[in-house]
Amino acid sequence: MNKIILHIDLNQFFVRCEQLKNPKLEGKPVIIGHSGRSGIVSTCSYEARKYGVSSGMPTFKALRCCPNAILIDCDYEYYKRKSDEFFAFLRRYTEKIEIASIDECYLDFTSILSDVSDQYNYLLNLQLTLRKQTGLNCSIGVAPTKFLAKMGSDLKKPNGITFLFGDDIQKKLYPLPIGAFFGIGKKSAPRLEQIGIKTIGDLANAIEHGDENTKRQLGRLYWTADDWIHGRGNDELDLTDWDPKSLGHSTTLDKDCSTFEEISSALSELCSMVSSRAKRYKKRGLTLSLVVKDTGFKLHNKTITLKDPTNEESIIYDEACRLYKENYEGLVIRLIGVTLGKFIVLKEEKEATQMNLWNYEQFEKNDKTNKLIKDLNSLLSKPLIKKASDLKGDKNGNK
DNA sequence: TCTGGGGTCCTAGGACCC
DNA sequence: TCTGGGGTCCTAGGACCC
Repeated sequence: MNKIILHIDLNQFFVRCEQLKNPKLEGKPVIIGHSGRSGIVSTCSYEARKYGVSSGMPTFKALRCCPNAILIDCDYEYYKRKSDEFFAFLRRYTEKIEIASIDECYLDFTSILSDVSDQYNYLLNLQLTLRKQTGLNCSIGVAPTKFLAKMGSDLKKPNGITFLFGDDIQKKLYPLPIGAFFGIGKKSAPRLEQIGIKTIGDLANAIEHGDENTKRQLGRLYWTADDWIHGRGNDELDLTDWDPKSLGHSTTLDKDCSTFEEISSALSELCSMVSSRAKRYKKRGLTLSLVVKDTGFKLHNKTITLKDPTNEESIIYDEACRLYKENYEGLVIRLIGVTLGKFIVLKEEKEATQMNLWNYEQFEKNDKTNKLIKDLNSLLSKPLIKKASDLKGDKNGNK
């Protein structure tokens, strides 16, 4: 029997969060972005999109397109809290939920919807209740697989509900441009268009009737897309907590740099962030990568395999310095990044439970405060306060 | 005023072993 | 005494997504 998989996507999530903080923003062109030397648009309201503003666009350019737009800096802490509310709301329906990102997830609604006669109305009610209780709007895709559910939620925004079963696929998916296919981006789309595949229907046709040459040109798509299009893709949700395969940080430098002296403090900061996050996740990496972006925006990456898996800041920093000096000293770069990968889970750490991201934020603050307290106590040679959590209640407000 | 930062997955080529 | 070939691991680079 086919499963009933939902993909739920929050509409203009960051913008919506800002509107909830400040209702006067509703109906106005709003841009959520990074300020600074290399600010880009993270997301924007539909009103701003009308002026040609889009995600990824440099902020200054976006403001040129839409001078009246209201520019707001990202407030991730608040967005994370609203995101937690969203997932908590959905967990009241089912625990079969795979979180895909801060504002989207997959749910297995097979047992919930199988016996429901008016599924559309049921989901409409879910949307309205979500809106009433959290203020958030969402689009829902309903299909037998994750791929189709994801495609479905994208079809009608905002507040859409789209079913993709049987004939729906041909009717609703085939006319879409090939770039709308999840996984085909701005590099692959033009390549496919060049060989006559302009729509998803063209792709389905090419897979079914294409000759050897087409087959070769499609590569991996030939073997995977057929199943995806015809509802035979993956319908198994990953219910486990996120288990990172790599952890890294990167930053665009204040100015272009070409010497170790210029980048050393940024590098040190990045290594410290990578180390503390790896420790929080109880991960020790066996590989360390140093990535730089040159002034032509080309990325270069050097990876080394360490002698022993580590998450120690001093080792990460030493190795990162070595990688920099041996490979990039003299090259003019605008961005530098450090990533720890190939995690080895140590036996004694296997059982450790993971905190959710919101707790990490608290942990990080406490971490800094604990250090201050430690320094203070050592100055006073007599402990006054033991740890940060003693200063105030936990996140539930309990003392 | 010229383009973020966090990830995952895939591919291709080289090294190395048998 | 003229370059096989399968398997695996490592690294670099790229595509894609949010």
